[in-house]
Amino acid sequence: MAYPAQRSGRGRQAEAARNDRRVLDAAREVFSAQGASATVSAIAGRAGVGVGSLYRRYGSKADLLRHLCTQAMEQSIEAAEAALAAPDPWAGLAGFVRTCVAQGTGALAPLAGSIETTPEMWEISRRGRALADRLVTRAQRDGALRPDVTALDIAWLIETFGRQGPAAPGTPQHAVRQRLLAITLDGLRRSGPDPLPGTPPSARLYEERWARPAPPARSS
Amino acid sequence: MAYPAQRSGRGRQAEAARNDRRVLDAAREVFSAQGASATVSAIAGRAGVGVGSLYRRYGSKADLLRHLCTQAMEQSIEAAEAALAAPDPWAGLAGFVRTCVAQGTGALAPLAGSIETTPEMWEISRRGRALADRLVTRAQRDGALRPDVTALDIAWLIETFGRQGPAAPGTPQHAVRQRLLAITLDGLRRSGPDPLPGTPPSARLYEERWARPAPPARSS
DNA sequence: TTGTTTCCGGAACGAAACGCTCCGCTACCG
DNA sequence: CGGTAGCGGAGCGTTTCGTTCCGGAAACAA
Repeated sequence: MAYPAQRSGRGRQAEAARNDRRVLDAAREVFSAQGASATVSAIAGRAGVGVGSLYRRYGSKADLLRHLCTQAMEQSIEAAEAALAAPDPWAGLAGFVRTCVAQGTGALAPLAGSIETTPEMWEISRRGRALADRLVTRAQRDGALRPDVTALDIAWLIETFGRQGPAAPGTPQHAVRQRLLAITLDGLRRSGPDPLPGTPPSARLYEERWARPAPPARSS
Repeated sequence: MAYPAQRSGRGRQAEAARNDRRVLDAAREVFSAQGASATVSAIAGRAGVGVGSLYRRYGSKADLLRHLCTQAMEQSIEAAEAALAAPDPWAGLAGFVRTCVAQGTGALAPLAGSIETTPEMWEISRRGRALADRLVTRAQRDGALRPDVTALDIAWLIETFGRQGPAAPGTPQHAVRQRLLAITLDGLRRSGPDPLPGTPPSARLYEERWARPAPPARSS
């Protein structure tokens, strides 16, 4: 079925651009809901597009995944920059976390384990973590964030909550997730009766997930 | 045909019983890490067992999944009963949550969407939720748990944290998860500066995940 | 209108992976 | 020392997947 009303842009090029966006959105939804093993036709179907149109823009499924991961990391960097620009350190940090979770950033991170990661992707990831570091220290200096958490704790938290895939604002799933997130954010504000158990996660441990969980691939 | 009555000892029957346990453990690890699409041979490999031995005990992959889901729910019921027996309501509830997360209960719940659920499974699930209800009200009456959360909030939380699969105690992953969980549990103890947003999740919404996400198939 | 170009949707294809069966073999039992 | 319960894993038939390719619809030019 074609699109009933072509409101913005005329001609085929406009439609192509629109389809491009649709594909990226659909891929994000489907991949983060079903994991990297989601099928190409499922994505095309969700986008309301034929598989041919998908392959005209991305040479392969892995290529699409790479675009997606990169885009997700860039979005989270934008969110971090916006958070740093906010006057109130706590509001900035909390907004950052909420945005990342809503976008499904965390659901996409594990997908990186199933594709060849380019050095460029590592660089973007590193930049993102540096920004998160600044966000965290700023909030702690302000006394709004409990002092025994680290930026990696926060990153892990975002991944934990985002793992259920993105949920569009307005859906019941989104509401529930924001509710649970609110509980956790309350837990972040000041120390509880006991200090946090264990030691903060190491950067090594965090990065390992990208290199490891590939084994469902071929042996070759 | 009943289970081998003799669980420990020497001889083939003992080995059979041991293998049975290994298979169940391996299946839990692999399914909750890779989802319902994990392959049978991956499970057998993880258990250190041939696929033949696996099929001698479970007629099919779906059969194994059903056993696994049922067992997980029963374990979480046991945990809830132990929690109710604890003298301190808060310690009981917190222990219950920690146990469920560590066991990976939450990672198994979504798998139920990919198999035919028997009425018996619904019944067990209902019993579990009733127990969780009592746990929550007891802790709230004691003033240890913020009054604006419901048992379904807690159930959803367990699923959110457990979704990364079970992590054996002692592993770094387990430590990190318990750390993040500690933050959230602090957030549960008393109300934050703002009340929780939205409305509590409805039982309907919670149960829907069991009926819906099965069709990675086409159409409709 | 008619002819040309552009790009879409999805049927079709070869390859790969899967669930499951089957069988030769080992290790225990009497 | 023959009998046998139970094992691991190769192999079978089927399904599914990523990718290609083409008939035709929509947009443009004349």
